[in-house]
Amino acid sequence: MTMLGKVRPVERRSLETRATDALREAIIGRRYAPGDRLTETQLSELLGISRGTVRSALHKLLAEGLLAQRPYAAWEVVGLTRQDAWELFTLRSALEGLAAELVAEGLGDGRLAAAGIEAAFAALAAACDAGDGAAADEADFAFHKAVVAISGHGRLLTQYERVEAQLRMLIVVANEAPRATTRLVAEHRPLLEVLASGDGARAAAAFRAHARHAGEATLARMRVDAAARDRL
Amino acid sequence: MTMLGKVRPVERRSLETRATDALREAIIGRRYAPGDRLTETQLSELLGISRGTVRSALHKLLAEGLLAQRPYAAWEVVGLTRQDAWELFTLRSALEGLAAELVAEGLGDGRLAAAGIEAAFAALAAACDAGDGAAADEADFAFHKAVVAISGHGRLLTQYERVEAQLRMLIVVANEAPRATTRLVAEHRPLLEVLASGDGARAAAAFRAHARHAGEATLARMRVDAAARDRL
DNA sequence: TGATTCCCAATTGTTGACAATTAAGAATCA
DNA sequence: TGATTCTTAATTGTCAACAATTGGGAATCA
Repeated sequence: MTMLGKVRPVERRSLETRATDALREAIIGRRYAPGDRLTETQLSELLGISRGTVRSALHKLLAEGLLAQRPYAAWEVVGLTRQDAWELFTLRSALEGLAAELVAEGLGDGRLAAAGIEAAFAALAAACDAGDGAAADEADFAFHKAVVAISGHGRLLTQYERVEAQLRMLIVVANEAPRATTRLVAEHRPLLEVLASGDGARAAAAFRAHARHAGEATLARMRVDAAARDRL
Repeated sequence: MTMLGKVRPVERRSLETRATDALREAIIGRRYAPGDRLTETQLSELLGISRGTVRSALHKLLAEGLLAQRPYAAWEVVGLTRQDAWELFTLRSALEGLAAELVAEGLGDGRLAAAGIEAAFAALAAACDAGDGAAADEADFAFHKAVVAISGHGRLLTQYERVEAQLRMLIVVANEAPRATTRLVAEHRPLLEVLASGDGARAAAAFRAHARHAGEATLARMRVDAAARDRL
């Protein structure tokens, strides 16, 4: 008699880990807005765990750059300025450049790597064809992350995920308009090709340029939005 | 009557912050070796603070990549493999490339930036002239960090500091031989010049190449050391 | 009335006790 | 004897109480 499939593994992650994930998801999912204040007591009641455990989770999110701490006063969701946006886009550009270089040079299991990334690109194209802006944005994130993940560089992935989490907050702050989906595909297809070319330097340059371009577009939009607000 | 200078500000950092710094310094300073096990109770007695506060500090160092955690079993100082070394050097290359690009393009207060970096280079040259290998290594770290710090990119500096901390552990693991000090200066002078040239792309390429070169040298040394150990 | 001091509620910082888990050795059983 | 199951000491995970700090409003005073 085999037991395989009869039971599921129980949830082994610590309460702290689960609390961290729940809070991160809530912040990135905009259920808390930038500037919102989080109190340890309130969260401990909400999550049904002790204050100490909540506190530990908050510290983790502080390290991830999603929260700010004012000693003895408050935890609050970070509000991202244009300087922050600039930092995030330039940093993403550098990290993705490295990832692309590594993948192009075949350090990520060669053909297998290409297959995974091609799947991500296909998902992006499908979302664009369907005209689903939200799904396309999500597939956009997924495509870039897939490249980083397949690079086989653990620390790169960790740092990239940190940047990505903050970028997700930013994109909504900037109130991104649904982009022309055809352009989204057109901008990504060359990236796929340059990865397959095996030319690391060229791949790095292409990804850096792509990220910088996307960043400048969002920054411009933020400036327009800010100007509109000032005019109110 | 002025009170200026009569009293010093009291130490305002929390116990947790001070404990974190003390532990980080002890780990980077090799007072704990890679693989060493740290227990919360022992540290709380040593530091004279409660276990909860120690625990908080340990979590911070976990996020910084200096410690590893085995749930319910142990905290231990990370042991860096050659894969880790490769990750650290490639990551440093990407981060410094971005920093150099920003500095060269004058986003770091223009002339003032150059002044600060020139001072760091002068300190490096002085240490090399004096034939002080340890001081030269320290000045080497300081030079590169100065470039990052002056780039005006907060997140870049944070991530770079995380890489640097782990690199410091690695360098000692690799048991780095005192390099020819003249070569150290010769390798850095061009970096200084390319920063002053104002050509961001060229500066980025030069710093990336420099970091990659230094990384490959250390990796080669690690392979030699490992082979020597196997032969015992 | 204007500035200063005092007080208090809210919140985070710190602590020690208790619970859960691990790992290794002793005891048990085929 | 070999594998399996208990036992137990050590260690981390979680909790609730207490201390320290902050910010703002009330009370005080010139």
